[in-house]
Amino acid sequence: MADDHLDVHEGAIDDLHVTVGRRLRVAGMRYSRSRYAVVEVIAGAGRPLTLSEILAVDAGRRLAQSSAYRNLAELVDVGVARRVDAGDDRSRFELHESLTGHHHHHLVCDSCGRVEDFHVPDEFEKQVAALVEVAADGGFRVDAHRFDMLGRCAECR
Amino acid sequence: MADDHLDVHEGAIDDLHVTVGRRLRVAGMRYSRSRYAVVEVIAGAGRPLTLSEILAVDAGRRLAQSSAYRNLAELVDVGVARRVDAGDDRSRFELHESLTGHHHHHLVCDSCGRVEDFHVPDEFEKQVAALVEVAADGGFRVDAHRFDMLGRCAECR
DNA sequence: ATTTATGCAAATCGTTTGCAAACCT
DNA sequence: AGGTTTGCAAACGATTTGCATAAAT
Repeated sequence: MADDHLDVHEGAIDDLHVTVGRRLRVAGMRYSRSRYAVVEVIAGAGRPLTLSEILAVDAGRRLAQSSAYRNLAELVDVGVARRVDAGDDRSRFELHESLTGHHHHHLVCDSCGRVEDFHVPDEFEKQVAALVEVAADGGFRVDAHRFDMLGRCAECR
Repeated sequence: MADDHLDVHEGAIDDLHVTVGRRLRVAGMRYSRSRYAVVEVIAGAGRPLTLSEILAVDAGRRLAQSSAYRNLAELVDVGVARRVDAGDDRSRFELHESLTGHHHHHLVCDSCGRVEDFHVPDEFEKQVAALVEVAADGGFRVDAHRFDMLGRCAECR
């Protein structure tokens, strides 16, 4: 259990931070207050958040925008966060799947831009696996995939 | 055959331009030289191109960058082009599916950023249709979907 | 002649970066 | 102390926009 990437699924939020701390330390970085706050926010969101949403939630803490950007980039680098990009100009961030234990996709509202998580059945992922093979035969090595459904969320009618 | 959106599949490039001209006219716009050139370029590419790639191909014509951006935006509006966004900062553009007659997805190289078209079997799309239903049950109206496989293209090893 | 499209340069806007001060260990 | 992180402001880079000129009908 000294290794990471797999020992988180059974744990609660505490374990999350332990794991995050470990991943940062392995990369020679500290688990600073700001980083902790950022992780706390994206972990509690349940959907990808934009930078401003993250700052808003974290309002009291008064984290500088540039620091938030930097923290997020670092967290992405060490595999704690993931950058999600919907069709608009700003990036959104979510907790990395290795920390949530759930592979998922997204529903993107073209009207308000909101992005919701969407879980798909294994059957679907099996098909994807088959397509990964096809791509490989064509010389393309697939490392990840992304499936989004775009439209109108319930709030936007 | 007076209507559009369906009368193109059997046609060649000439028909393409006829259809594009019609769609623009319906929107009260002219099929100018620049617009024609842009359509010609994205139609001949076979994969989504960035603005600079489009300008490069069209080098001789010396089309202003801002005009190209404007043309592309207009073409997207009238349903002639589609904006594709890979993970990086710049947008790519491709001919709208209603003009190619082929629904497809993309292979995105994380290394060079190149985006290739990728056709998936009907079976896959059937699964997607099922997921669209699921989303609908949840109050989300799906208008489109996007499926990308990310990794390394043949050239980048 | 009238309307629409283009080019150029300036303006936007999200995101990144340089650097000195603040923090940790 | 020695190295890392933060905040602030300036820098960036893709995309957009204002406006006077050119093109099309």
